[in-house]
Amino acid sequence: MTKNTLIEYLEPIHSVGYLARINFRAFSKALEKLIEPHGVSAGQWRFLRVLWEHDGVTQRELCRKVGITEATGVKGIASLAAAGFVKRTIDTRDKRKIIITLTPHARTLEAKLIPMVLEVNERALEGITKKEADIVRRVLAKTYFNLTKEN
Amino acid sequence: MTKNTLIEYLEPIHSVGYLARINFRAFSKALEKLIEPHGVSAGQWRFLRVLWEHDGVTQRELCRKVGITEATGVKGIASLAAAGFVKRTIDTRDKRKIIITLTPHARTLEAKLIPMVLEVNERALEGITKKEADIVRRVLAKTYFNLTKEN
DNA sequence: ATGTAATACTTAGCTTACGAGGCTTTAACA
DNA sequence: TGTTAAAGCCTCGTAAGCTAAGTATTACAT
Repeated sequence: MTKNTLIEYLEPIHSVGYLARINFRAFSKALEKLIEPHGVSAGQWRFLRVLWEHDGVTQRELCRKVGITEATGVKGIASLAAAGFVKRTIDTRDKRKIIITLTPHARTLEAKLIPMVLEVNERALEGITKKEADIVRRVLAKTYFNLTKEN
Repeated sequence: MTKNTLIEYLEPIHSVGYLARINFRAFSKALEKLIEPHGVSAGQWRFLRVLWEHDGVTQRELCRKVGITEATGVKGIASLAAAGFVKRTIDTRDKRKIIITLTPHARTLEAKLIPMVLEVNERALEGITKKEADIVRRVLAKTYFNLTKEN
């Protein structure tokens, strides 16, 4: 099998969109290997990460912060609930809303799992300066904003 | 509904992995809108783009260049064949291999569709200098390489 | 106060992706 | 030569994502 080389990924065909796609999979897979022993999938991780910072948000707000549609969120949150990571409660003041709350068990996972994503990020950013990494984050925030605004 | 802001995407929770994920979707969706009228889906586009540069490669090599596994490639290439974009031919010298060749129609699409991806890229990179864009591509090539090497 | 619009979640059906494992063909080598 | 290993593609089951359309609740204008 032909080996992938770093040089190859600098060819013009590898646009930012393409690189975003293959990096998303690479990050997911790398993280998955570390967190799966704790019974957490990459999909679940994305929700947990938001909830550790913003526990008790509505389903819609959670989806927005995770960066997915509400339709996708339904399945993901159901899987979190089935795994015992969250509780879904209907808001008493507005019965349309569903409030997502972490279970004690899910809260204890934070201390274990956060170091893992830090490790993946460190490995990914090896050989890259802080300045460059900041540019990448700022540019990717801008490209996303540019592509999603006003439509 | 709360509006997303550019500032929001600069928060620490938005790691390169997260930004890669949401950008991948944003690029896909933006491109899809432009190419769908020509009967090409974003999934098919990814194969076509490689084939326009490397027509007549094996299925395995095509998958590698597209950045997906062979299992995923089987379905994607089947969909391309069903849509009349490619022809699959068993290699006469090595009957394990399947050679993927563009149909004349798919070849004519190149001139129409390439400007569309350029347009999406231009829109995405609005307000970003060439120098910054180069850094982003180089860093993302490196992070992918770092995450996928030696395993 | 009532009909309409907006909000919040859900369902159904499709796409793209993966891993594990299976089948056939070719290559390697004892 | 005959056995084993490797290469190349396929199937199956599952995950995660989307759009479009549906239900229930709340807000609002008249």
